[in-house]
Amino acid sequence: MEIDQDTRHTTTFKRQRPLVLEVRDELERMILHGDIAPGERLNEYALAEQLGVSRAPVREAARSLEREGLVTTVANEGVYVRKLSMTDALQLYDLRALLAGHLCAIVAQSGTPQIKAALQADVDLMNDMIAHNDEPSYFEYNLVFHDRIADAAADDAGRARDLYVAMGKEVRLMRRRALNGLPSLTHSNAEHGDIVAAILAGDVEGARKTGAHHHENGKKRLLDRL
Amino acid sequence: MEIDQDTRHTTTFKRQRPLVLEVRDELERMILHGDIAPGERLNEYALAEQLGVSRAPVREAARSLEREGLVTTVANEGVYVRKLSMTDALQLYDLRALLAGHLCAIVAQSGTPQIKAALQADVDLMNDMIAHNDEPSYFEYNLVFHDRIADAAADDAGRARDLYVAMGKEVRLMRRRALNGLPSLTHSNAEHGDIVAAILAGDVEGARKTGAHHHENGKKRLLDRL
DNA sequence: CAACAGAATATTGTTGACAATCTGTCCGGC
DNA sequence: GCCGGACAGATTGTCAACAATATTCTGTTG
Repeated sequence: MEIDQDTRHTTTFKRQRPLVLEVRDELERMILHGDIAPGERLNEYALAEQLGVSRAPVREAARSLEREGLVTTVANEGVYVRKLSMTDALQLYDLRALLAGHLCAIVAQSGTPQIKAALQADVDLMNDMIAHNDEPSYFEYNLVFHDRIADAAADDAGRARDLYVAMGKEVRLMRRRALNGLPSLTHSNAEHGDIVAAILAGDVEGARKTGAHHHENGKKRLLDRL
Repeated sequence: MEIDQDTRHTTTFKRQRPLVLEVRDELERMILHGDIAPGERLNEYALAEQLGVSRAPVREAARSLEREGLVTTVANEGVYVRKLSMTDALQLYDLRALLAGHLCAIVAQSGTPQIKAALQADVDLMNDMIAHNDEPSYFEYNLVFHDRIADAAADDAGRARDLYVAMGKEVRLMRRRALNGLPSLTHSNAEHGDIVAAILAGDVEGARKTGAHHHENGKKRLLDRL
């Protein structure tokens, strides 16, 4: 098969991996990358031909994407890239903030010293990046930081972590349209520091609160644009 | 088509409804009813023949069920009815409690007077049922009560509501194995009263706390059985 | 008798074709 | 000129057959 000449993954074959997974990943990439705009319909036949497979894997992949909230299906009509309404987006931020708080609380309660040290190191490193005005690195490392928290909580809240990650993708459906104002890096990392401080102190409710609050900033920036 | 002679639904046909939805509902019923035990594999061919359809709708329905967490898929091997480990179940209870608290908080914040009155009436009615030792009615109406809260919050947290409901189904995967000890009806409804009191008072955090706490009882009863 | 190799079987993965349904357009009547 | 129905094209829904993979059984060998 040939997923896409330009962007094919490193592991081109390896039949072990079912086609549907390849297709799923590729569709997800196309959606998140904006190749298929929100509200647009996914034409099974066209996609199947484009990807060089039959329609069945495409259909299955689409159903799989529905699980992540990236598409919605209408009977006898097709599947559409999910178009987040403003209310949907706001609710999504709320829910994601809730989950983030949950994850932070769990890490505060049962995180290993190794994890805690790593989190502190992350914050320090990001402070350095800010000092050097290295915005790109900061944004990239910001993801590492939040992933580390999520992964650290995975043992005690794997499902919550999965939801948190999936909703992160959903949020990206929104990003292009109303390009969010950039947060103040200093302020952002100060909040990271608050979260880590609470986690290090084993302050469960404090970690929940700061973790949730940090994620509510995206919502605030969205609201400011109305 | 003929889903199942004994249990077919009222609307036997009506081609508007895609076959996959019928199959999905039937599979869900079979799983929740215990016709297919947790850990058991869903044989596409056998199910297709049993339901009188081809394998394609069965496959799609199975993938759809994966979204709700009722089954898990293994490549080249098949889909299995999800078998909740003890840790999975405990995590599920935690997460569901978190969501329940969220929903209660939202109702406390923006519930209409009509909703609030209905909730109070529900609690009073359940008290009557307890007074008459009518356990079956209580358990049934208990669901109505919680659904009412979830639905009341749907406008402001539709996604959270959907997750809450879906996780309710997942919990049922567990019920048969370690049949939970029954809660004290009086104690249970007292907690309902606490939730409603907080909601009526517009006490957002109180509603969150009591709502979450009420849902943590299931987890406690599960832990007591270890 | 245990362990391994290989065949036989069962089951999922994938495909292309056909049926059902929806969407948009064109034509005729009012 | 506008509305409604019928027709045509496009698209999804379903199916049965074929291919690839996993599992089970069996016979042989050490």
